[in-house]
Amino acid sequence: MTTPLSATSSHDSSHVKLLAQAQQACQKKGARLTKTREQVFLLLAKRKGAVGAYDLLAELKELDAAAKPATIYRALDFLSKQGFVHKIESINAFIMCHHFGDCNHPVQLLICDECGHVEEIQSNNFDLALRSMADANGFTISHQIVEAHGHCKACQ
Amino acid sequence: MTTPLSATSSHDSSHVKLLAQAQQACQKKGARLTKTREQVFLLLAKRKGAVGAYDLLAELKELDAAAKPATIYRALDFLSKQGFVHKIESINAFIMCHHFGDCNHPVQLLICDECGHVEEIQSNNFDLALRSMADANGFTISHQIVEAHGHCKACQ
DNA sequence: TTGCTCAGTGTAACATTATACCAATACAAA
DNA sequence: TTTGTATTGGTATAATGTTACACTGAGCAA
Repeated sequence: MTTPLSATSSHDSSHVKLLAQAQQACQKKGARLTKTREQVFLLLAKRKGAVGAYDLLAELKELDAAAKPATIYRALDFLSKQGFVHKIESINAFIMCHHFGDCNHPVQLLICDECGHVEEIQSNNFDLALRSMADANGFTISHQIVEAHGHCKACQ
Repeated sequence: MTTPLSATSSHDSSHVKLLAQAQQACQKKGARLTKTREQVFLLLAKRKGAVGAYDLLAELKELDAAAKPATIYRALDFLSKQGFVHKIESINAFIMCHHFGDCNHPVQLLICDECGHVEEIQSNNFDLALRSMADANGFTISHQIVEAHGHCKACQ
């Protein structure tokens, strides 16, 4: 919160900062962060937690009445490929990644079944353990999904 | 098939053995392995790899023309709860578990995106690593999903 | 046996999630 | 400008999963 004078936009700065990061990352890679993609990015950035594609679509429709399922899925595809967003396979939902920019990192998610909170953690050790396990089976990992369900600190 | 003279049933015995295990496990727990559940169990046991609910339904319909989506999902629910079957969240498919009976173990899956083969591995170390990571976040895990995509030994 | 209860089932409808297809458009490189 | 590629628009539909409700049938107690 760096805007002491404005009460209404008190937390917008973090979205703007995230967006700036994303724009920079796209420019580096020659990826096109188009208007729709940017809108979806911001909607996700404003969300505290995970959101389903169709809920997101409903929000997007307020900005662009013509939006259709394909619109949102295309945007989510793009944002996922850039590493800005993660898909949570076990609940068919999407969440903004707050670590993007530096790497295409593997991710571990802790999903609270009580309050819906999703915590993103990132353990290289864990990643290594999984890879070595795969190695032992002659398997090469290209993408990993690690999602733990349970109860978060606040919901014990 | 209890016909030792028939070459076509050479590998049926393993299904029968699996089924016997399942029946025993159910009896212990007072769970009812009804006809439909048993049919679905056997269909899954015969499959080498993972199968979608609707593909499975199509197979089941050959045995029971009245089968409907609810039929298959109920059976899969039951079999999952008993630990006989795992759902693969990242591809919406189901696979027979070959380690059931002893425990309600956590599972790690290696999914080949080339040939579709799914390898089930089971590492307690891995489970512990995940749990300790969750602990550090004050999170209690009730169910975990670990699915690695890539290429298997044969598809390198 | 009779009647009670409850898990399991039959059936239809519905809800959610995701993609295919093809034409139109915008953008960047030559 | 021309050409090729990426992106979008729009429609339809595929694929996956759930709910509601009435009914059946097995187990059990009186």
